Amino acid sequence: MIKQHILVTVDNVIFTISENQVQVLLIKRNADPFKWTRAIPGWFVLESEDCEQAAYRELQEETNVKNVYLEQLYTFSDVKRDPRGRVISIAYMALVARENMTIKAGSDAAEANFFPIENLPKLAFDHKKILGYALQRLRRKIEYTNVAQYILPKKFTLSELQKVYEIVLGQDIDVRNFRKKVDKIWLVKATWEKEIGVKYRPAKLYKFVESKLKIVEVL
Amino acid sequence: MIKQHILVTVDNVIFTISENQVQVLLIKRNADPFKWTRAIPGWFVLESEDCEQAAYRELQEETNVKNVYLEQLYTFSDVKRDPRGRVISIAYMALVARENMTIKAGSDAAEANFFPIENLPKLAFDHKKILGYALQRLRRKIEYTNVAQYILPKKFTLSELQKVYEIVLGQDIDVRNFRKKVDKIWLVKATWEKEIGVKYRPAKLYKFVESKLKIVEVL
DNA sequence: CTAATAGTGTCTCTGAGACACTATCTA
DNA sequence: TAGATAGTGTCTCAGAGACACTATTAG
Repeated sequence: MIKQHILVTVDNVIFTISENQVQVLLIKRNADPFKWTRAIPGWFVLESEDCEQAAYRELQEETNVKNVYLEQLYTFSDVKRDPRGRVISIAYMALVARENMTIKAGSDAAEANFFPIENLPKLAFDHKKILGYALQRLRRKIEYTNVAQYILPKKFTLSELQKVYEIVLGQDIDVRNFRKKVDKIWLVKATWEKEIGVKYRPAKLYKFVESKLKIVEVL
Repeated sequence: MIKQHILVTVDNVIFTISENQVQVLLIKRNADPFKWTRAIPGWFVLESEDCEQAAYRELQEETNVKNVYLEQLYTFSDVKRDPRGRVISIAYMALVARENMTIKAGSDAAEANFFPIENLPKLAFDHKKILGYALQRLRRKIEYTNVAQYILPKKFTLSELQKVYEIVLGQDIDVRNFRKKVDKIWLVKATWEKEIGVKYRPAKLYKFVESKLKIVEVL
């Protein structure tokens, strides 16, 4: 065998939508390097777990989350990406409904908060690059799959579904064309319930019929 | 810092087309584990290089190749994927024109050969899984980008271009529809040359105008 | 002139996108 | 009844796919 000293981490780009914006979870680091700087949550992979397990474990450390979508993004391995030495990072992207999640600060963090992607603080390491990559993946993926369901609550209105697309893609979509597509392609079903507590005409609530990730032409 | 003993390798799935088949380069391992078993070429990442550099270096070790397309595929990290211990592998996919390449056996290999993907030998480690993943990526990518150019010689006939699609996708394509698409979307230009040495009507030779990878609707 | 591949145009159907009004609820 | 959002149908245009014959070359 060979002598090699490379450390392996995972980093989780955790997206959600709230306040009509795509938001990403960032921690404030409580240790050097980049002490007090914001960063994507991540940690070293244990020898007894694969990277995906590590990503889930890390996810549980920062959030209390159920029903999350997790996907491996890319492996970042620039020689100088970490001042402590040679560290590569396998980046994951997670999508969660805001309501399915509470935040706590993990062991490496002074605090953890969501930030709208339009207004990000300075980030540690190469995390800006990782985040850019994740956002690009999210935008592509939402166009040809039904991942959007992971960002929505179990029951949702079609307006909410549409809003997710408009927010992620950053452009308005015609209501009628959108609904035509949803009718044809998505596995959604109207429930008999309606929105409550709104001060206008309440919308029908829908639910997803299948929760599997499907490759579909959405827009 | 943390104590962690994980080794990091890169593995290259090198595709080409010859004899009307998609072929992949496999080595015969000359050392344990899996001695004499076929495997995707790969090696440990050096501490002084990032993974992409490692993949290129490895590529040069097995082949003499110019003008290759290389793309990171996925990182495989099953705890038990390597009997020697904890080893993760960042897999890359390479596409090369057969004419741009000669094969040599690298230091870890008794021999190196191309195998048609329809007829593969038993593979070491989790390389079957990696190969399956690569093939899937190739099929998707060829549909919405112009990567096909990397598999073709500098000058090629439209029939050859079409053949690449038919072989990779495993289905026939209508000649006229294919050419309409190529006209509209691709950056190809007819040269004034024609095929020589064929015993039938020689086809015009075309070349790619731009060599950048573009996202295009191809089929 | 035969064998073999190159090369070309039209029609149909489906899906994407533009577009505006009525319905229903709350307060 | 005013304010606010939900919800619905049609037309046009572009692109996808089905389809068959003529052109050119070597031998």
